[in-house]
Amino acid sequence: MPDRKTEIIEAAADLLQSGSFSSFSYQDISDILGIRKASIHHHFRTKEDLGGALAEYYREWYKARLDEITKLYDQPWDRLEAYLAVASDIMLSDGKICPAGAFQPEYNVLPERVRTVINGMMQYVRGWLAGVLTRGRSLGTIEFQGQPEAQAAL
Amino acid sequence: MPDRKTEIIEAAADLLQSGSFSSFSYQDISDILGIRKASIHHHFRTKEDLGGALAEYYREWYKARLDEITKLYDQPWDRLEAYLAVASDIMLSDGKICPAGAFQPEYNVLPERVRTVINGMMQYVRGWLAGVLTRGRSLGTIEFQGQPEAQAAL
DNA sequence: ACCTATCACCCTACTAGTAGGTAGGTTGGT
DNA sequence: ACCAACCTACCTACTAGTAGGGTGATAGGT
Repeated sequence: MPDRKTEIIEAAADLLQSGSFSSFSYQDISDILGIRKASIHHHFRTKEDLGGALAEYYREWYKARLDEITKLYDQPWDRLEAYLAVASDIMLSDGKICPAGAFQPEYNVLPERVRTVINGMMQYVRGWLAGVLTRGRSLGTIEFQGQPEAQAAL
Repeated sequence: MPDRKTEIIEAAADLLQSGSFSSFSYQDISDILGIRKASIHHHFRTKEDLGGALAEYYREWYKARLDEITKLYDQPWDRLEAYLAVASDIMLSDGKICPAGAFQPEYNVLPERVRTVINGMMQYVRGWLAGVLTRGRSLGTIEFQGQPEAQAAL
């Protein structure tokens, strides 16, 4: 569904990853897509709405990547390696930043709705990592605890 | 020297670490210090000037920490551990973020002067880490290459 | 000792530009 | 007839930055 709504989200994602949530504006998006600022307000009434949708977009993206890795690789070590490969791929692609890290720095000034979605995403990722680690422990990989390790990786 | 200039820098550092460079304003600083906005412009004519001073402040802070660690510990492994302890101390202290990471997300929209200072700081830290690692290699610690490891740590 | 110039520092009051957001009208497809 | 998508035109709030004036301390020449 390449409709306007997703076009806006993807443009916003681009801007977010090369800046911060408060450093890009509706005007920037309208410049990219060639439509007026008010038209974007039609799709996302407030910037909080846009932020929420953006966060959900990232959450789904992350979920998809993790599920992909789970299907492709079986060994915990391979999965961890694939995870790190994905993460560093984003950073090196074109000077952009990890989707999760894009929100992190200004977490305190973010709308609460956006924060809860971000929290959900992070929790999912941490859960996944913890799962990989605990499964690795019952085979041949060492680590301190399951959850603190996940924090360290981020 | 607890003069106004450093007071402003420290207030700005507080705001930066709980937000981003573009999410705090001269007004925010003036609210904290109880002086007018124009008075801050007297000390730092443009926000680019403030950003530069802020970056230098962080650079000196980082240098001081690394030198401290170098004096206190001798073994490479201990130094690495101390470095990570400092980094995680900041993050857990009061929901704030690493000084280096505070600039990173909006690197692309930062004034160039600020970027060069940040680059200098990062280069210094990378150099230090690389030094620790290469010295560790000639004793009993393993790693891939000297400099890529530094990137991964950040 | 006395005036006077200079300076750092702070102020009030403003500017132009841009942010997010709104009101209301115009299209075109179903 | 309806409705989603888009538009022009506007609003208020806030941004960085400027102009210009007031204060008090520190110098230097007489």
